[in-house]
Amino acid sequence: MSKRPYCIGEGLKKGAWTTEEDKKLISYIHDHGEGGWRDIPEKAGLKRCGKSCRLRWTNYLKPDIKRGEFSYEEEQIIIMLHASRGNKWSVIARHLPKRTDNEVKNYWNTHLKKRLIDDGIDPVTHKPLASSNPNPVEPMKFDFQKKSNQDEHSSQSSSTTPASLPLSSNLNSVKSKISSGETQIESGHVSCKKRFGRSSSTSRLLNKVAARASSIGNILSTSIEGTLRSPASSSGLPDSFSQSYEYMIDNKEDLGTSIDLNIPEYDFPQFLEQLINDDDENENIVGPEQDLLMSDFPSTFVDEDDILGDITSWSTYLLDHPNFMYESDQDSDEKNFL
DNA sequence: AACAGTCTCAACCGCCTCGAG
DNA sequence: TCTCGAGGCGGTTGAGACTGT
Repeated sequence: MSKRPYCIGEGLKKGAWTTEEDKKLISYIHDHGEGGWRDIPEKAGLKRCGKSCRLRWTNYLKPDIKRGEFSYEEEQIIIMLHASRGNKWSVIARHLPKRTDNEVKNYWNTHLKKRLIDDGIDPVTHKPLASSNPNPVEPMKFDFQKKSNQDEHSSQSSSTTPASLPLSSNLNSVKSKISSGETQIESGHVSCKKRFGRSSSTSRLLNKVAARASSIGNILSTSIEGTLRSPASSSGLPDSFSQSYEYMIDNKEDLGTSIDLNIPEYDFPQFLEQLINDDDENENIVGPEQDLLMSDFPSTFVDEDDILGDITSWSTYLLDHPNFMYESDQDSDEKNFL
């Protein structure tokens, strides 16, 4: 073997990087490009291991890294993706242009996790905490605006307002199924233990749909009740996701400024229908007539790393099969979920 | 002003996967 | 086919900043 270890050596420096070291690393990568991290320290004149150089570059020095406060849209994306994917920081970071996995991870651990707990939501399962909410079906409120309000109105906290959004029966049935343990959420991953009496491929797809059902439940219950700002300014939000906002905004006045929306009734099927109608004008749409289960579903629609793009597809399925979560689990030996 | 407690986040640690040899 | 190192990733640490008393 000609390979040499790239992180072993005498007198390697650890700890915080100095400005001088940063300059050397930036200068070297500017001239020679990324890669070959094993050799970079020696060639750049740094007493660091290659791995340390790579981390310093990818997490801090890289020119296209966005730093500073996370926007509301970014926060919502993080929460939604965390609900469905768990601590997959690199996957989440891919949906947030110019954000690093390390930054997303830190932001989650220091800000979002605490706020979810404050609002009575388990940051691991994304379900209401049992101790704070005796009714597991009733969505808890996550107030996206609290952070900005805290400075100005520290004595006011809308999180004390009771959750006021009764979800439709369809969504409630899905959420209650999830809450009752028929789907199991482990370490933030939604893993549907309900076994469907179908072929392996369709079973996997159903479980994908189930996973998305839980995330849409979370995002809707939190987004509708929280304060949303116009999605038009958001960057990187897929169209279908933006449309869900637009629909809500079209139907609820002052959504962008109200904290407690107090929506008396929200018709989830109607929302999905609207979503589909909106999408009919676009390309690459799976219409209600298309059987998501039996077709060779294009892989682009079930890309696990692009779940936001799947909303149209699985919401269409939910509309057609509102009771899919109740389907028989007989005869299934399916073990490869998701 | 001094101290203690808390928070933040850059950096490190260690495990895993992939691919070169 | 096997070995092993590079690179990727998530978890954890700890120094410095911040806040409260």
